[in-house]
Amino acid sequence: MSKFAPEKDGAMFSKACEHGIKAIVYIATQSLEGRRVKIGDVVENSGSPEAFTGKILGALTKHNIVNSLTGPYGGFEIAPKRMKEIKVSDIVFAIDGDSVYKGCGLGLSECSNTEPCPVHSKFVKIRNELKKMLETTSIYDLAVGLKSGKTILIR
Amino acid sequence: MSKFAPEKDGAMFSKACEHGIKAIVYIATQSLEGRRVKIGDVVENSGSPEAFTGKILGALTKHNIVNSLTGPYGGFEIAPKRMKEIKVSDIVFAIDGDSVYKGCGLGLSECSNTEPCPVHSKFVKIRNELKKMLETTSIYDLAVGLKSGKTILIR
DNA sequence: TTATTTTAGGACATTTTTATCTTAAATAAG
DNA sequence: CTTATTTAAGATAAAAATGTCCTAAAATAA
Ligand code: FES
Ligand code: FES
Repeated sequence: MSKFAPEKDGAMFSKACEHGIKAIVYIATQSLEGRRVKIGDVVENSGSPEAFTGKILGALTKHNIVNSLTGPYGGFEIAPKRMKEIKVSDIVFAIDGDSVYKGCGLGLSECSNTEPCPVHSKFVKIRNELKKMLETTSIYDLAVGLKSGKTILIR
Repeated sequence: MSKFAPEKDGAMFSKACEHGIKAIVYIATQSLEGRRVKIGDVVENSGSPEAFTGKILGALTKHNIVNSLTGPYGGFEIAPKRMKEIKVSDIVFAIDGDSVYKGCGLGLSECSNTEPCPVHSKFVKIRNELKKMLETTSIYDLAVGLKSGKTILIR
């Protein structure tokens, strides 16, 4: 029927963001065991496309979320000491920017308390809870769940 | 810097959904005063593109969310009696489908409690609150706010 | 009936996002 | 220094979402 609802849209994050989070979480599990990983290893375990993931990891490297080394024995790693400091919000911000936290639910040029759109009051509550959730969830938290087998990255 | 974060993405709903909600809310305010409105009037007051909005209203008409009549004195209207029954979730479902409620936060093929992705437990809480919010907010609620001047559709 | 108005809907165009390909740069080992 | 390996990054391609255009169909009134 309707050309809309192509069973694809409506995702909370962009694909780039999804690939980025999965890659970082996998790299973190390996760094916890002292293993530096190559991009091929990353995408094999995250199910994301290799070249695209490379681009995303490049951005995350610039944002100092992950560390990279070129050449033989190179790859990606995250210092275990930093894992509890790095939050999911840092990844989302580096890739999708702050629109997740600041954007208007109906797409108005800006979200305002004094001149709100019809969904503002209820929308802001959800958005703030999402923000708090992302800011209080660390890479370490997610990596531990994956390493223990409680969670998965591919289905 | 990063080619990502083009200051655009990260929106909770698709543009089609945003246009649809704004159009419906405006039509509702007019129907409350017994006025049937033409598409030109709708987009003048919602700030959305006309042809695209026409497509979206076509889908919403099929889903029985709004009523349309062709010909002179035609246009769109919503029976005031139904406004409290029609929820924002109905509009979102008609346009974006159920991925908002069912989709995995990291894009896995399906969201599962028994085999969850790393963000599942925290993500599901937010998603359920969003769902509840959309299911408990009626078109009538939004229309009243707009009619009284407490909220706006264009900025 | 005929002319006019307005939505319906298919075809087409544009923009954005996602993804790939190719070459350059960096690093380490021999 | 040379070679092999790996990330960096620009150019390009494909796919999806957004948006426009044009004709058909429906309804109304004269
Ligand atoms: S103004 Fe629309 S969500 Fe705040
Ligand atoms: S499995 Fe990913 S959100 Fe439920």
